Amino acid sequence: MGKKQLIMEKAVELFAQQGFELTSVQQITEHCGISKGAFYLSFKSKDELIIALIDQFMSQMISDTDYQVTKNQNDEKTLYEFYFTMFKSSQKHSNFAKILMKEQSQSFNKELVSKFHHYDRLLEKTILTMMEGLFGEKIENTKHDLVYCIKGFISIYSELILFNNVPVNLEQLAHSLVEKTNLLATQITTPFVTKEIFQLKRLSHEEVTKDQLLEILEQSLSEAEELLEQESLSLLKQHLLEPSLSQVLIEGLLKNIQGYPNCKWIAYLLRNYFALEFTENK
Amino acid sequence: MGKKQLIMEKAVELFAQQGFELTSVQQITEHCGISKGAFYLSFKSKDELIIALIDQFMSQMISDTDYQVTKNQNDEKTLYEFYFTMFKSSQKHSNFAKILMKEQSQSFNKELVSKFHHYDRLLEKTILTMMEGLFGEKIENTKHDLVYCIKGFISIYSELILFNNVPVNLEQLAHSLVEKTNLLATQITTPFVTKEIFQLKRLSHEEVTKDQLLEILEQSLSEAEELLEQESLSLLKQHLLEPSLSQVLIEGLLKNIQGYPNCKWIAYLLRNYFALEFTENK
DNA sequence: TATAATAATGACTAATTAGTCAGTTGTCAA
DNA sequence: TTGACAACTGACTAATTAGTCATTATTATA
Repeated sequence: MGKKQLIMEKAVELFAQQGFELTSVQQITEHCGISKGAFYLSFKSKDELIIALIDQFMSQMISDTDYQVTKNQNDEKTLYEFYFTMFKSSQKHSNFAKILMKEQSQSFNKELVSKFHHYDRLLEKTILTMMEGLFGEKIENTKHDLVYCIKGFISIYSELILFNNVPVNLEQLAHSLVEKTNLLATQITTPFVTKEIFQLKRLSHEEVTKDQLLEILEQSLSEAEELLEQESLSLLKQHLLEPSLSQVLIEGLLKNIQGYPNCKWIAYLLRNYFALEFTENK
Repeated sequence: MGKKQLIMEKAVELFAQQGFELTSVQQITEHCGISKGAFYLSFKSKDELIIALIDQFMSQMISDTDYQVTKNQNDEKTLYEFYFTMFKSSQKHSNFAKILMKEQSQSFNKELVSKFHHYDRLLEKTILTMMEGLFGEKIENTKHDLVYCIKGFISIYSELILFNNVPVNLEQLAHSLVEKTNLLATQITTPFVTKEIFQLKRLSHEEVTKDQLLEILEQSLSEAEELLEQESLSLLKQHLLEPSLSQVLIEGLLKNIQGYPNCKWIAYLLRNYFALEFTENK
């Protein structure tokens, strides 16, 4: 076994027990029976190690699950396989899964946070595609909300089986969640997470690019029905392409459009975007 | 405002941003505009501060929620009030709620962990009582599972509103969750979390006392139908009261009973209990 | 104003940390 | 046997940490 692999395996054990911050490189090297110098031959830093761990395990977990979902042809077994594979995978890599639960929202290393969000987005995509395949048009308005319910189930039941010495029947767990998911998918009428919130959440973690904003603005513009709405959007578009208006005027334009339902989102995004620029220019 | 209160308020801000471990006492005192010594006049240690924070906020959140639930007379508004109060409370104390999400499963200070579990148990109790009041006998077999679904909802939607700059309509969120909860409560047929798992999970975090074991053992004994089952349980009870049998004999007795459905749990608990004793006596 | 009591300070200790690097060891081929 | 190269070591640095304590400042009381 390579040194790198040895370090990763031993480190996972310690991180699962004590967490990333509270585990020192010293401890890791002692646990491996190697010297401190040897560690730094394999990894440039402690951060590089945790990043490597996340990439190794997450890509495997996601691809395992995604494979199960895409190979199934949207029959009644798909949901079951999804849940079963998910929990089986987190049971197999239980130490890593523990790290994931512990560090997911706690880490403050920028690269780490973006890694987590990257894989979280992949998982959301898998779930969304699966649900679309299974229920089609019927869940058009509820599918994003359903993704959150499913994530909630996964999170709370994972915690239960990972951190409590409870003997678990994964088949039963998967069956139980399939029933719940079917119930919710076929009968929910008032979703909370809308398409807008879903996409907004995905954007709020990365820098929203000017191009993305323009795209969304164009869309709102094409849907605009009233003149005030159209002209305000048009002016905002010009200002986005080539800043020319004062902070106060922008604020007014945003107020103009934020009353229209189809402009709520772009108004919100633009306000964030310009506010950011403003403070940066100070 | 007292020094203690000042420190707590400022510390919450920093902990929410950076986490407990990554925030130094130095940083806290600078943020307060006081000296390091002054900090230690109010708190014996950094740990004492976080414990005080948890007690202050958690007791308030739990009692807010519990009050809403118990004052309502199990009408259709109860569930709505529960969810609304819950999210309102976590929005009001958003910095603390963030700390809670970040540190809950990550902390390794023993006292902290037991604090978290204490309040988690209180919340579970509130939810369980509420659901029993609302749905009564109909959810006898599913109620513990429902508690987990509800906790899952709370956890995932809290994360959404706390860590993403998404404008949120709490009324809508509460309504949406009421619908989901009603659906699940009235239609679930295959729960995963049984009464046993629920209680077992609650026990696994505290030291299981001999008295608790005896109580459960008595119950199993009273339900025992076959002779082998009865005698094995009886012998185990004697050994529990006054150890006399060897490790091997105990193992055999446990094997005798673990086949019976009503003994699965006590067998599991006893195995843990005796295994623990054994290793401790070495 | 003088005295006592309390509050607050910040330089200090001792411990721990991530990361470095001059030097040692092991392993091959010539 | 020699030399060259890579793998490895662990004492070291510089920074940071929680917590202490002799000293100083503030306030209340007589």
